Amino acid sequence: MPELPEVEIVRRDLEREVVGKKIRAAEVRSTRNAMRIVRRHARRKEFEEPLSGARFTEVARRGKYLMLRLTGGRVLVAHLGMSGRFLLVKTTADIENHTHVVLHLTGGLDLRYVDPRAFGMLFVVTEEELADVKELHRLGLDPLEQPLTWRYFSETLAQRRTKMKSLLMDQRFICGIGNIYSDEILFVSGIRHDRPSDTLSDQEVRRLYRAIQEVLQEAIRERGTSADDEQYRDLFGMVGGYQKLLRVYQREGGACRRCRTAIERARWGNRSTFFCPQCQV
DNA sequence: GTTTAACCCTGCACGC
DNA sequence: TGCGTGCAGGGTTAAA
Repeated sequence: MPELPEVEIVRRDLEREVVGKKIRAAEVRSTRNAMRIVRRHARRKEFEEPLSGARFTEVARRGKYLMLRLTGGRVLVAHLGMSGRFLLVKTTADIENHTHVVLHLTGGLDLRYVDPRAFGMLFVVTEEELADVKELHRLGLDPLEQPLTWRYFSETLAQRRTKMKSLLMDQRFICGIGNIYSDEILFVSGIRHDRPSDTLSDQEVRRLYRAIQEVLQEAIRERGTSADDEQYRDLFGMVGGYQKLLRVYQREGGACRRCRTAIERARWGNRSTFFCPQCQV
């Protein structure tokens, strides 16, 4: 599923490939879940009309949200959910299953939004309305865009006593980290998922702080993780390479890359967490 | 304040 | 082979 590194790769590719291009027509298709994807709009036209004729000017990201800026002061906001992806293909290419939205661009290209599980969301707002979008409003710092200050980071950890895994995945604290990268970051830091945040030593806080940057940057260099059944694909349909480097995620029973102990899996609710019982304390 | 569970959805693994 | 069932997961919200 796309987390910060995957969304950042899509952002960079979109920035390079679609900025300057014009949308000839926007189309919300009639798949079962198309209206669910554009659920903030009551009608198809509310989504389609402001996009038609506009030109992409910039592609920004905040956490797992993409903001595609357009001429005319419009912004197309996208969250890929679990299985959403943008696909840039020739207009003549076959429409793959679960393609809910198609932006027909000039130059014979389509920018398509495909999302089998339909947890993703697309909507269009004006630049002024963007400031009031509540989902964006409550996001915490983005570890790449607004590097975490040491003070904010360590104070928040000390003030709260929630389990570390929950805190790392709390988008109001830091945005962009999900299940895969929280497990990887905690392993690199040598911290267990269930440690209360206010029990970390200064040294552990420092390790965690560094690991967040390290892991996310490394994953971006490898073009993301394509680990699950609904594998992440980039704008051109290519898989990432970071799944080969995963240290703990989905490696239950495998040998820890550091100490050879078997990686364990724990659950809470219906989420899984993977960790090394030896290296993480 | 924190934790847990349910909801949305589809594809897949599994057992019969 | 084919069916039904359970599970996974991100974000949100309600309840504990």
